Amino acid sequence: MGQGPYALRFDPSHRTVELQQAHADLANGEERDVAVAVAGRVMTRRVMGKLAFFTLADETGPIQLFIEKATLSASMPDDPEAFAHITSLVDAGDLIGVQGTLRRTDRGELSVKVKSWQMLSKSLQPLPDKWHGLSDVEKRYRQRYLDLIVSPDTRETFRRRAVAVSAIRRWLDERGFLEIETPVLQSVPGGADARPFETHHNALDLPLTLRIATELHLKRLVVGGFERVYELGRIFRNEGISTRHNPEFTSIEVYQAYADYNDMMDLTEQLIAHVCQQVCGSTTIRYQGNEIDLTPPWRRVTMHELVKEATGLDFTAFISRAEVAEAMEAKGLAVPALADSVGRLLVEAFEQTVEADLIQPTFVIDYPVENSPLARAHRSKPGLVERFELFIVGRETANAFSELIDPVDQRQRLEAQMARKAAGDDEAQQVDEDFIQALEVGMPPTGGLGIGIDRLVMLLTDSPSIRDVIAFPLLRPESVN
RNA sequence: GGGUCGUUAGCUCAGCGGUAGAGCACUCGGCUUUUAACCGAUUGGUCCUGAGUUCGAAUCUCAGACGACCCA
Repeated sequence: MGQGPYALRFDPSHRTVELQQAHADLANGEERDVAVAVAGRVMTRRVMGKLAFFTLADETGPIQLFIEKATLSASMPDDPEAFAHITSLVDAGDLIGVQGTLRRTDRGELSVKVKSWQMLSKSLQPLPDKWHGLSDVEKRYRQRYLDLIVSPDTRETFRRRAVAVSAIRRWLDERGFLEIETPVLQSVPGGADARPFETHHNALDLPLTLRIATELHLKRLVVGGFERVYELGRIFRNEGISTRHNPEFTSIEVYQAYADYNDMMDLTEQLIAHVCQQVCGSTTIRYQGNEIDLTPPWRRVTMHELVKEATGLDFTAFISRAEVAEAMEAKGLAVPALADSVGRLLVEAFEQTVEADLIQPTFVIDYPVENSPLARAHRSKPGLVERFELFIVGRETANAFSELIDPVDQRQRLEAQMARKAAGDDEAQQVDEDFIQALEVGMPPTGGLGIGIDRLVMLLTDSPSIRDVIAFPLLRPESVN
């Protein structure tokens, strides 16, 4: 053949889906004398004497190769054994390129009638079972490349993820938002209740952590005069792994000056409905058997109302933690020691009785101040803050505030967090002096929003686990032996 | 952290105390309309690891590793 098994390049004239669409009118048994060149991976081979059928798949899908010994001998005079070579040297899994014309077989399969072929890259590993595919879930994650080769659904999931991320950025860019990148390496992790990954900078001999949120830096940018900013990027939290959690995940945070959390609810439902329309072609989708209607507007309801609906307990009537604890225990609810106030127990009651049942998109609004150290005090409800979380299919999907811009209040809130940290809550936040100083310079009233991109993509791709939407999820390394 | 299930050929799996199996893939032979091609032949194993019970363990017991799911 005179060529190695790893070619330098190839010029495809078409992607397979283009041929399938452009020649849908070709009748069974008919040929069309157009020169085409396609490249891809050999998925199946059926060799019968002097005729062979291969299935070749490129990124867009499969097309059949119609390979006749007589045709190849005539069109590749330099290689009289061309047919023997393609049928004996090419295995399923190999990447090849072919040139030829089109023919629809008697059985109706559009095929490239092969006139010449080149090996582009030899596969030394066998493909997974062509009928069962990769059903070993662990192998799907560890060897995602194999999963992508054999599972069209997996390819579609990551295609949709790319479309979703692109649509989000475009939607925001068109509305005057700027994406500005903020540090991943931070000396004071802030903006969320979470444990960070710790690392170290050698030259400065400086302990650093990976960011657990982008919030405090984006707010500094708002102080600096950028009125609409966002960042879509990777966040790291040193926490457990589950179908809803991966230690590194993707979020977007959006800040809009002169707006409040009501504006952010409008923005959230418009943005997500738009992305859903772009990715799924509709704002009504199915997720794990449930029909989800993302058509705005979405239900907006206070946490107090939801807990009252679910438990009959009216938390606005409670004064002491002791009476709440007694009432919750009477309802069979757990009362954790760390939940040391009426407000924290409200959140506990919400998580235990309401959260999982919020299937349709629901803005849960007006949270207790104790759990929300970065949100502004509610304009009319003492003890609460102007915050919402968006729940879809029982999962927290977004979180937003009217941002706290009063530096004195902010310092007190973060100091209260530090006290909790000292008391053993290792997810409590800490005071970031530089951030406080930025607030002292004066931050405009601002609405802020965070959306979990992975959970949103799970919804848009009907994926049950976050690992299905992260190309390479964190797994324990395979045993050292 | 707790519970349930799983780990056997490259892939998908069966076998559940008595010689390690099937289909696909690979290799070889045959075949000009197949598409899970077909027909024939060959090849392929640390039955996750370790200990125990037993005349005998892939199979039973215990411990561990890894994974999936559920719960906290």
